[in-house]
Amino acid sequence: MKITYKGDYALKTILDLSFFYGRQAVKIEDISRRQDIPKKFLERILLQLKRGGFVRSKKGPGGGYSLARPPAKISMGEVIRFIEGPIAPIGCVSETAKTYCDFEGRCGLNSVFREVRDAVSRIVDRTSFEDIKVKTLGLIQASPEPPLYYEI
Amino acid sequence: MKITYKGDYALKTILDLSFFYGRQAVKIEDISRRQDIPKKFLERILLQLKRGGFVRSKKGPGGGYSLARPPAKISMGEVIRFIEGPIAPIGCVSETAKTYCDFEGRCGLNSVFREVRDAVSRIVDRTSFEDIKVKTLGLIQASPEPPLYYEI
DNA sequence: CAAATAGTCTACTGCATCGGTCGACTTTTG
DNA sequence: CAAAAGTCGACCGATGCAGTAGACTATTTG
Repeated sequence: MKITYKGDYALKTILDLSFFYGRQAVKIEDISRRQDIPKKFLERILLQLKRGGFVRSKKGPGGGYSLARPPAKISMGEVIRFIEGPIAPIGCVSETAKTYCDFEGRCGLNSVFREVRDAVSRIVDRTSFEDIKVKTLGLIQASPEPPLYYEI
Repeated sequence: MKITYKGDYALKTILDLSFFYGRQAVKIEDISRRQDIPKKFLERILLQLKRGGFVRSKKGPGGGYSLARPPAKISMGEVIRFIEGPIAPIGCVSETAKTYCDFEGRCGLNSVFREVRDAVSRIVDRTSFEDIKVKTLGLIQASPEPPLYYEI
């Protein structure tokens, strides 16, 4: 499970929006600045996240993006699968996109890959953005660096 | 940790050689046939594995490749890192190739990525090719398919 | 209604990696 | 010497990654 820039940006974006859930729409530019994501690239990612049902948008003054669901109802795994594809390290052990394998049933590597997939799924599917938000809040309080979310 | 064809082939190759460790050199062509790997591609992979100290080679009639160490002393993680690079899903949490991150210490995503890296490492670093060989042998005995290693 | 604000959409680009292949060369054995 | 086997450098087409440019549409406010 390699996370590309796009995936990383998508996760940071959902996290950013988590801090504003139920309060206000957030402008692309604000996310771009806070999370250090190229604005044009972020546009495309947000469009994709919108089609995936993760976020909603509103045009015009006072508009912007907001989460379509509460942060507690969005898991990291969901977002990763949506942006990056299957979590399995190799097609033959994927749950969501199984591919054919000639060595099925007589390849000892297979079961190790399955263990890996299960271990990773267990972590990312059980971690919600509410969890990540709480974690981040804790870190910000302990950190000497200026916090990202001072407007909250 | 996505496994590419090259990585998959490399693992299958080391596994194949594990079955012949201490007994005989194996020709590229035999590995290619048994593991269904394009011969020319396999050549390059074996060269790389040789430079990495995983295998030895012998030219001329009766030559071929053999493991440089007993299967019990080669872990899956070692081979994966050598062929595919770091196991961490993202650079900022890599042990072997840490990259700089602006959000260090105030990003809750980070710790989840670290969990993932640890979980994956734990599995692949503790699995040796002796383990995989034993697993495979068990599967072959239970399988109705013709075994790959009939010459053993 | 007009201006400003903010998201939407299509298309393009440069670069790297992946998954190979070709053909010539070297070493070893009998 | 001939056959068997590994070695090596160059090349290739397809795909994906990380963006960028620029025109367009919808909404709000005065």
